[in-house]
Amino acid sequence: MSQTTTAAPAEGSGYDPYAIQQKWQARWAEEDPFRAGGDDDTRPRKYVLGMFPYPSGDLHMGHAESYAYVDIVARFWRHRGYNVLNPIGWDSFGLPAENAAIQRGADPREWTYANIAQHKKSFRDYGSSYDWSRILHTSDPEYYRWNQWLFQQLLERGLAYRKDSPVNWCPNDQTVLANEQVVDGRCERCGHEVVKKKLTQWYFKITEYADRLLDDLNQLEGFWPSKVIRMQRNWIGRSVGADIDFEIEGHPETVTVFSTRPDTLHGATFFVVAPDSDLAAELAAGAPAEVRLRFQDYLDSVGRESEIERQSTDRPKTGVFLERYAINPINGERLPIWAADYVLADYGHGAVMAVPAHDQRDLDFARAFDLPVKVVVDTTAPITGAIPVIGTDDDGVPLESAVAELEASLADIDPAKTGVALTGEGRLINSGSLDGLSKRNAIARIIEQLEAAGTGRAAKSYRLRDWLISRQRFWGTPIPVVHTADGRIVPVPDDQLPLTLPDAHGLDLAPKGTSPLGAATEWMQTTDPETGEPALRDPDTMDTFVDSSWYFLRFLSPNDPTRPFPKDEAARWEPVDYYIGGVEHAILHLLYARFITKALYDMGHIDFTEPFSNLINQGMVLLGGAKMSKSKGNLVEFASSMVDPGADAVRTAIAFAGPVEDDIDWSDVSTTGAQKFLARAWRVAKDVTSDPDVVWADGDQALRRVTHRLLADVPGLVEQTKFNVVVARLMELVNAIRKTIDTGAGPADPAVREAAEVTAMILDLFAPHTAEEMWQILGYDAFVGLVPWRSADPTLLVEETQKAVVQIDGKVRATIEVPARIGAEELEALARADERVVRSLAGREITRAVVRPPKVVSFSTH
RNA sequence: GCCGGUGUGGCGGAAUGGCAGACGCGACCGACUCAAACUCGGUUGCCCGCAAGGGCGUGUGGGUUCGACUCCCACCACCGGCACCA
Repeated sequence: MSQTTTAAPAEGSGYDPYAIQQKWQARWAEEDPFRAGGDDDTRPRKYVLGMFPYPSGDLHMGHAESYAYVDIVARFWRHRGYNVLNPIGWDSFGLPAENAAIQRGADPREWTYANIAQHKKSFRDYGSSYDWSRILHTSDPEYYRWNQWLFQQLLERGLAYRKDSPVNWCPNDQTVLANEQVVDGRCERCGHEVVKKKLTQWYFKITEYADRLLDDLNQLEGFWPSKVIRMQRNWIGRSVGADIDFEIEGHPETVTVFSTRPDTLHGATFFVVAPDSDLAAELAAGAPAEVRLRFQDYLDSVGRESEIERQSTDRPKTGVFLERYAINPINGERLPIWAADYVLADYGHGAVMAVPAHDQRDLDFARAFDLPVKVVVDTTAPITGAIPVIGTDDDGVPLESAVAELEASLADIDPAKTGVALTGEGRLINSGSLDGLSKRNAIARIIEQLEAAGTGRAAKSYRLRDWLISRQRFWGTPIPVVHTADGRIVPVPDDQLPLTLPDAHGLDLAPKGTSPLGAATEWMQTTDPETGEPALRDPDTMDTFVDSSWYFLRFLSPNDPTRPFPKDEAARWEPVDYYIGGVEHAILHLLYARFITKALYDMGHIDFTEPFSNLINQGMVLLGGAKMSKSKGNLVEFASSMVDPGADAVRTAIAFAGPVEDDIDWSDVSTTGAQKFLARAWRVAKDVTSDPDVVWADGDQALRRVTHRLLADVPGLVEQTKFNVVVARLMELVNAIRKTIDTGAGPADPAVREAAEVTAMILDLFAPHTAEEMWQILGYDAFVGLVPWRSADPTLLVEETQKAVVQIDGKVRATIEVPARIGAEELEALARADERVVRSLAGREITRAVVRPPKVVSFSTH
């Protein structure tokens, strides 16, 4: 087929993986046996999906690992009698194609589709059992036309909107980044430091789904890796507390702040606004000229800081006093208002009430600027015992005396002196009617009080931000709206979709801060669909995570030009039963796909709310302990890895290397060991001398037991993704067959044939070419990949005798062969009589015997 | 700082509370060979012992149990997520 599939035959063994691969790949290509069944197929269904690849350069060993697992799962369910959908596609929009195009002066299309062609060949060479009739590429207009449909669906429901706000900006890629694409203050893509920039951009309102995205994670418990669930919970970051309204002197509207500790409201001593918020600008505008200048200076210096500088811990607190005052709604106290960058414009309401005694950040600021600290929670007070009920003192001590008693110790931990805020549990003090209450009760009480006064209410806040989807780049889905001369934004009518990208030739794709599409004059010029007046297109393109947020639906009808996906088919196939890919997508992609699924559900397009029933995350493939990367020069390419050992050996070696979720070091992976095993398995099939019509039951019982034990155990092991154990067990079976042929019942024994056939069937999960070859050698027609699972004979799973262990004082002193159905008394008698037991006891008396037939007898002598 | 995970031979790793180290890699010994490769057979946790056998052993220290890699507590080391998120 090609040079890259050349596999060196293990010399002398006669096993020639290269010839076998060529032969079976040709037959698969010709007969397409892994196409998913249609409506007439009555088998139950399983949708098995690997996260689709991004076509940057060649595939590497991370892909080899991921798609080996995908194929194991897909092949397994076919053997189990399911109609399996296992499609493949390409996430083919995005920056690397554009950057490669800039470097080479080529069209991103050419680079992208050339890489895809290479990927397809690699997957064919790998023997992956895809339904090749359902290929999709997100950069095809036939695909992104439905991205545009999705955008308009969201726009119609107010879930897509434009806003002017500080965004993450990568100065290197010259484009904005979603919050999720900023890692440690750096661009996820290129590693350049990210800065904040104020821009008008398109957003998807994922925050409207924050509660459901968080709460529905409970349904996934046990089906998704707990690590991913935890990461998503962290990312959404729900905080519960209260919104509190503050009057501002000389300011018409009240300003709301969010706090998780409304119980400490009496301890607020100042008020802080984010310097880059609109509120800060408004307040500064109403301040004396000198304050305005200081504020402007401060704002400029904040703007110059990179995200890395801003996020560094132990950074001294900075800020400016705005000479304005907020009024504490609970006690009327005047709180000086400061602008400080430790308060973030885009979290909560961009303003906080500062309670330095009970918040470390507020305390650090108060100490830096010499602001008062007022303790309102006595963290030395006992809060043990029953949870105190509001308004009572549960240990019966009069409150005043209790407080007086503790004053001495409280003085020792005065935050103003120690610099350590009192954030723990305690009893309220200096807080009027809240005094004596526990933190929890005080929170409940103050929310009641604020609600009664109309100055506050219970509230939640999230770390999650809305999803910024505009990108100032060429190689993405054009945003299907028109900007009219009078400033309206009109969606491109459905019958004018797809709005396709213009030809890249003649366009300057180099990053310059604005979208290259803006310079495509002809393309930009359009008319207002409503009035016919001249208008402009939107020059930005969509984040490629939009493309991947729903592609699992498009696989149901990738070639249908009339709709994004058929609802009835979605009901039959979705949600995806097994979704397999790297943990690097634990937040971004999976969160976005979950969000879009819920949005589509709300719109009535689908009838499920979670896209992926089971998630399997494989670990990374390392080399010499380091992450593989092109820049480090330690990248093992997928295609070249198959050259010597052959595809089957690579797949088997990966499956055997260790647990799916653990990292694999490629230097620990033995493809030659795997190849030796495959050659052994193949030779065993060659050695079988009986005909297919032999009666298995007449065969060697010991070998049959091994075979049927394996048939019984493998399904559970595969469902627990213990693929390495399945390979090990299969090796044991091959070893047992070898032994039976060479030194036991011989090659004509029916059990040898039976075991060889089972080996071929199970080996299909890992080494499909070799398995097909074995199946043919054993006298059957193709394809072993479609053979129904042989069920285990239960009578062969029950052993007649068993080894029982005899422990004396916790140490194993003897093992005795006993009937499997032995009774306790009989077993104990046998154990007591055993000469090794007698010798070990050396006359000591047995004081206690625990007997667990048929496995264990445990004697104690003291 | 908050949340979580992991720790088993020279290496990758097995093990519903019941013989720790399955299976493999590597290493060593042997058969085949003029020789090697391939293949096949054997040995391989550490220590003492010619052997029979014995002692020790799953990061450390405690605990529960007839019995703990497995359950509980504390600690150590490494890894991951979040982090000026009010």
